[in-house]
Amino acid sequence: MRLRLSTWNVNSVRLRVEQVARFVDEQAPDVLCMQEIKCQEGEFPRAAFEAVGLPHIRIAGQKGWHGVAIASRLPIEDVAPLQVCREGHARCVGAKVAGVEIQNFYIPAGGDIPDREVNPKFDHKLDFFEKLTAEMAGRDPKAPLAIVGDLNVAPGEFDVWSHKQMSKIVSHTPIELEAFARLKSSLDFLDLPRAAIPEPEKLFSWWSYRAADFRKSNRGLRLDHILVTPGLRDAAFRSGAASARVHDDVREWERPSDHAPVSADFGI
Amino acid sequence: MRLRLSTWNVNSVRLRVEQVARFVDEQAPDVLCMQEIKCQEGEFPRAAFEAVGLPHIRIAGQKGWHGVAIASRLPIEDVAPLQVCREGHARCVGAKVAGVEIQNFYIPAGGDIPDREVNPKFDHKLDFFEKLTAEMAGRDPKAPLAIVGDLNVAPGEFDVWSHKQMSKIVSHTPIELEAFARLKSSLDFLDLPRAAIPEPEKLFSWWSYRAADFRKSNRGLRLDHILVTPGLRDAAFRSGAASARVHDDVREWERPSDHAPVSADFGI
DNA sequence: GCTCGAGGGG
DNA sequence: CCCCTCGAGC
Repeated sequence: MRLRLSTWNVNSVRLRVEQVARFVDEQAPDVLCMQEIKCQEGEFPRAAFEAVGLPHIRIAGQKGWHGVAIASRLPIEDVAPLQVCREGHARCVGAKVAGVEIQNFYIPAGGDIPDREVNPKFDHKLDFFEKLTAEMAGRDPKAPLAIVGDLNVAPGEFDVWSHKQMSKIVSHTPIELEAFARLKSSLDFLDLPRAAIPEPEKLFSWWSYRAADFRKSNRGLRLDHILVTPGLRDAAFRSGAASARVHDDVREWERPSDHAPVSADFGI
Repeated sequence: MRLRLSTWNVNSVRLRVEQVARFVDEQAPDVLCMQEIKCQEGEFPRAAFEAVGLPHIRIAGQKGWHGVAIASRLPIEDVAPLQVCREGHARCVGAKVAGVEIQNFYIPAGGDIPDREVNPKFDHKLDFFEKLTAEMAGRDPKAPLAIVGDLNVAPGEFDVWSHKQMSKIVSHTPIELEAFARLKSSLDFLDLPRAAIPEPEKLFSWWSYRAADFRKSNRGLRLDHILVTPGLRDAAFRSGAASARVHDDVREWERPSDHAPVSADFGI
């Protein structure tokens, strides 16, 4: 059986219900992880997800900002909540589906100045990576676990439109790349979209709203990720190669999120 | 030839372009006077009006608030601008079409407390009526002139859902009714919608957004008016009776203004 | 309720 | 450029 896992920073789930329904109709994810739902749990449009066949839902919401959710075709088992957000924001929600633990994150963007000492948002971002890395380091790599979401780091030189220009910009500074790499090493995580679309091909999942024509300028970043433990390697490579992609056409829809969904398939 | 003159407080012309286009398609006004366009002159969606056959436009706009405009199928001649708004708001625009002078107003709502001494908005509203009445008093009643717009007064007891309850509420207090009556007397103006739909029939042009179902509660007010001088009486009664109406169905459209358009026909 | 402005965040 | 929070105004 195929399990399709998708992650999407929807930038307000209430404003994007139609686009989410269309994406689920067209791509049939079995589990959809969302970030920046920007609502409280009670404001989440549950009926729209039930209507589209994803009735099992876990939500970590707050008023107006951040917020993450997981909607699933299959029943969800609870998992122990992680304590990785120093500021108490709704940036993390977990679920276990078909024996696979899924941890869904919206990691802080980190502000403009890439200096922990002067920019508390940047400090919070690195602290989030450190807490998460420490949490993962105590786990069994053979347990099937996926870390997904908007991690707000473009980890490789082909994950940004210009490695040189972006190296000074928050999301692609050396210190963030190291933080991402340490997280990845903690459990020997596998980067599934990159396994499916290897470097040096450029791969982006986010394009700024500010560009008039995002296709033309194509100044994108790969901020949205699906990382899996060695315990999921066989399931991810069931058909010989990894099956994962960025749904960049979604970025062209009416009133889009600035992020495109990212998906990976597992044989379970 | 029939000249149809319509007035509509659109509550943001940029947000309401589709509804305006639909109204013009369905009702074919020759002159459409709008209030609360809520934009500057350069932000006015001219192309939409050209597309729908009203290419001749006069605009008095300001940033974000108030703002009035006249769009016409026939060419417009300029008229001398009136100085009736003490605060310098964009609340008045004039035009001459087919020999008829049209003065289009968005008179101040007047705040909550019906007392000039303590409420400067109420004072401004009465001052606006006084200045306008004085201006009209110096004119020739036989010159064809129409005063239209959101005058923010429901002038008669059948122009409100409850005369008793509304008599303490700004828009229907005795002092406002007197101000309206003095304006009407200044040139012996004729109230065309009332001539077409006589008292005691209730006639409203505005229903609050706050009512869940405006038809059911029907707590409306007649705030939008078409007043004409004796010089236009024959044209307005060309077919024997006055032809004027409130397009209350428009209040039921998707994302409506809280005001319905009001129209009157002239034989010219 | 609905639409603005201003301010924060991305 | 887009989306949130507030608060004002009607």
